[in-house]
Amino acid sequence: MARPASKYPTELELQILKALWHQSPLLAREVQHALANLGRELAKTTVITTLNTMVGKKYLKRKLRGNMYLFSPRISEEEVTERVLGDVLDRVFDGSTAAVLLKLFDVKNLDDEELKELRRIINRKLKRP
Amino acid sequence: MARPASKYPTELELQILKALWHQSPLLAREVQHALANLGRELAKTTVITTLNTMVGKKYLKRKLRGNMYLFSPRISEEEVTERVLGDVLDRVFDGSTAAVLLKLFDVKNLDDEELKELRRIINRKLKRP
DNA sequence: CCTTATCGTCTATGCAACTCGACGAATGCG
DNA sequence: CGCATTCGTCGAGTTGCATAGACGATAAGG
Repeated sequence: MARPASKYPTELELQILKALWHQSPLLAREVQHALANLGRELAKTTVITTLNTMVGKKYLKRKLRGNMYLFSPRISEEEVTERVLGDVLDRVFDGSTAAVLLKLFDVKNLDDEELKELRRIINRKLKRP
Repeated sequence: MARPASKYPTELELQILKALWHQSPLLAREVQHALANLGRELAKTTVITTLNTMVGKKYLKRKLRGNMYLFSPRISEEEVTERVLGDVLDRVFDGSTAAVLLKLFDVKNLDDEELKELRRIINRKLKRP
């Protein structure tokens, strides 16, 4: 009866994953610097602790090189975006893809090029079942 | 520094909001029953506690009727879905609406009706800027 | 009145996420 | 060799969310 663990990476974990998707493997110190570049200055222990919990969650793998670890992602960006989107779709929009799309159209202004591109995609989908 | 408060409703809060969007105002007990109907059986105190924290967060307002409270939403469904989607868009997709749209098409299979509806919307958008 | 059913407040537990400081091991430089 | 730097482990403190029990007030019915 407690707070359930989230099904996808938390905020900090996501930032770390992004750093590692961009380039890997990285040392803990390098991850720390990457986060600092995003404006998130954390103590080295904070970063290491988080990296280790992420290894436990199978988000990352680590390999010993000399006396330090190199970290690499174990899940792809596609996998994460899929999970997040799927979760929001189910939880917030009750599984209605159309509702999400409508909301996106509603909130975000797409330029004509993007709209036409989308129409092309739709037409292609409609042609082949 | 600890766990940051989430910018939008948590899971339980969202379920409560859905119940109240559907019908309001409701008594704590009625909210409890609505949750039970969704398969989430909670003690009465759990529901009341959550309702009160939600009042504190300005998600709800409550009004005394006799010796008990009636709860009503204070944010609309549109507001919440917008916030959630906006947050995911920024945090996970780095602000790219197109990326979200492509991912949706990629992952979810839309039926012809939905696709046609979307095409209609796109065409309407394209006509009047 | 006294009992029973309800309702809300207060308090507390458990765990996830976030954040470090202290410490010891290894490494490198003068 | 001795001292500073760097790395990882360990332990731990804080906050937020989920959950609920104990308890007091109050209304309802005999």
